[in-house]
Amino acid sequence: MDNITLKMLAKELNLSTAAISKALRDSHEISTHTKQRVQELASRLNYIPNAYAGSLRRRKSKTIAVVLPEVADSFFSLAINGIEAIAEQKGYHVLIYLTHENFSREQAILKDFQSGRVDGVLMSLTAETASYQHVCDLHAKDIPLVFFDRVCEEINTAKITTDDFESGYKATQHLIDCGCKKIALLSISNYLAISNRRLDGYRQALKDNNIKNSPINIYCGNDNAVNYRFIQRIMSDKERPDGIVATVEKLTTDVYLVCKELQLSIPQDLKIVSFSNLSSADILNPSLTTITQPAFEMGKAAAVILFKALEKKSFTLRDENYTMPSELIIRGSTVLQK
Amino acid sequence: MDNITLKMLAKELNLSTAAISKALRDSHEISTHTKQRVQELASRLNYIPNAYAGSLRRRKSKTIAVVLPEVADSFFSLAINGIEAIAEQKGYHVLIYLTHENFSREQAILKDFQSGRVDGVLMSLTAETASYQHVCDLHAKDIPLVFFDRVCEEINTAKITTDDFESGYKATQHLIDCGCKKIALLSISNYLAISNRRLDGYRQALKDNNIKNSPINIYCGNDNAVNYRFIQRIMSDKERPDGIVATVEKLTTDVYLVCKELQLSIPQDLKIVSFSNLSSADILNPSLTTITQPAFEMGKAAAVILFKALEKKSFTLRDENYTMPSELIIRGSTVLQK
DNA sequence: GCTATTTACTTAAACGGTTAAGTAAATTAT
DNA sequence: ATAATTTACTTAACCGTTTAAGTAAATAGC
Repeated sequence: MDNITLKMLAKELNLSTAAISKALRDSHEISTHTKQRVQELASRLNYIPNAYAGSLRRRKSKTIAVVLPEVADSFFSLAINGIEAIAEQKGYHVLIYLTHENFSREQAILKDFQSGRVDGVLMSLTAETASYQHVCDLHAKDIPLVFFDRVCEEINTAKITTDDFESGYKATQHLIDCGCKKIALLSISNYLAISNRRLDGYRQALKDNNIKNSPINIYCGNDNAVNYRFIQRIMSDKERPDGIVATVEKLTTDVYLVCKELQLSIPQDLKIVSFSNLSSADILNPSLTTITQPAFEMGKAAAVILFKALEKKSFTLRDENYTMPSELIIRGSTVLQK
Repeated sequence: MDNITLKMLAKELNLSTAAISKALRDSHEISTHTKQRVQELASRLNYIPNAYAGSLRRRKSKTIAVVLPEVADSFFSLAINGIEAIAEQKGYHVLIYLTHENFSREQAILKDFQSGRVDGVLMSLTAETASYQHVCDLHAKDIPLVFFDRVCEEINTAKITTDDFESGYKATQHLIDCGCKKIALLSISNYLAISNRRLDGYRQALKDNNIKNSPINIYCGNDNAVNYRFIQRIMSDKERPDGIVATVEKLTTDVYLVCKELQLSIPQDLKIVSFSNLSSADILNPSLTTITQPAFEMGKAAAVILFKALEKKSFTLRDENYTMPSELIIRGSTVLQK
């Protein structure tokens, strides 16, 4: 079945395509009577304008992209919800692109955006991302770009983060307060600004408490099986940590499983705090102490700023940092529950 | 900075835009020497073709859509990975659209697809979806459509599911084998075919074991707070179930939390089996017995079929059902662990 | 009653590619 | 040596909209 086009409506009503187009956009140049006829026919034939034709002509697509490492992380899935809540109000489409923590995918996706496919971009970098030419290239094309969480500090644009230094500090201090002497920080990136901020906070807390020789900044990769063996090795060592700050949700599962396997009990033998928004934190064995970020609100905030840029004719996204607080929620993985 | 267009390249090299276009697509009509000049200039100026112009002319976008209820469910996030693995091989873009279990969003999204925005669609229905006109409309436009998991039986196209009847049966039989006498099934939809298949399997198992008066098919909605109170009420009743089959991952968290609150112990007071792909099933308190679907493979299978349709000139997606087996993984929520 | 303005359109040129059809020059065939 | 074919392009139409510019008729202004 062939699609209905403006031209077909025009022929049917003996009008020009211009008249139809204007009638459908409720232009004052068209008489009320004609508008009615056009709208009636359009809805009767279920006319749906071709998305590409319109976007090509207007050089705007009413579409934004969200570029994320993955979706199997509660932070990102909540952030998406925040973004979509705003986009829906604004009548924009939201396209979700996943990098799977893969730098070359991120490059390819951003390059594609230079084709004008989307009007604006919200993104969180890959853990691998250590160079920024692809981001610069996109930014140079004047496509509004807002970072959230895994921001790119090198680009002058708006960025939404949480208080990562403070969170790293808070998590570490909490473990120290619980009696930990040897605290490890599990990270998935040596490049990401937020990882480094969390690491800085962790280091500062150790320093302020005069703790030395802690096995600092243990780096995990993107392969779960490898991470598991790695954590296994760390926890098998007789110099094993008695506290862990997991900067990423998914590492926590591995830690729990390793402890189960090695018959180490949490929180007696090991205490752990994880950056996480998992609703199941409460029902883990034991329940998980978390640093919980305001994921939904961060998504919303990022979207709001992006739309400010999109709706202004002379847009300028300045180099702004918005920091939102995250929360330490103490549960059974650091404090023995009744 | 203005974008580079074919026209600009043409002017620069004193060729027609047609020549440039053909050179870039490596046409035999263009001399090797000219091709080289064109390609050299194009890559030097970082020429990126306008996505809308090409798609408009070719009436193909090399883009497929994945329409999902949500992404905060391990089944869907894994299925996406399977889909993207195939799409990447084929050089297609994947756009993810979320319905948030909202029927009118689903309608709006499918309607939009009639604009030719995507070449094909993979989808899982909303829990609310009880009428199918919007799906018929899309299907009538000859846009290839493949369902996975939450399929629409009323539409003649390819469908990928798991053995939902058998899974419902298996889960129920397992609870019966563990001694349950009063088994509830928690569902989020009275409309979805897969919900009904699971329910049928559950009923059959009860029947085969001569169990009557089980509180059949308890319906939960999309609001977590409401679900929580609802489950709370059920579990507070003195006629409360001693076994639960949760047909959806997210309901499990509520059940665990309610039991914690009411000081009911799992599996002594209540045994529960949940449809879930959560990697954290193992570290819950207690670990969770699951029916686990081959989510990644289902995504792959759905994508493979869709691409068969997309790549054939005279495509026909027949009314086919592909059923893949899911697996019962017995853990601590039904059997007391050592 | 004649000019100025408004109304309600139409025409045609974009947007940035792709492609069918045409063509001049070079090559091959006979 | 001439016709047939191949090579390497160009021209122009087209995809389906939007929109600037043009226009004829109706209305308003004085």
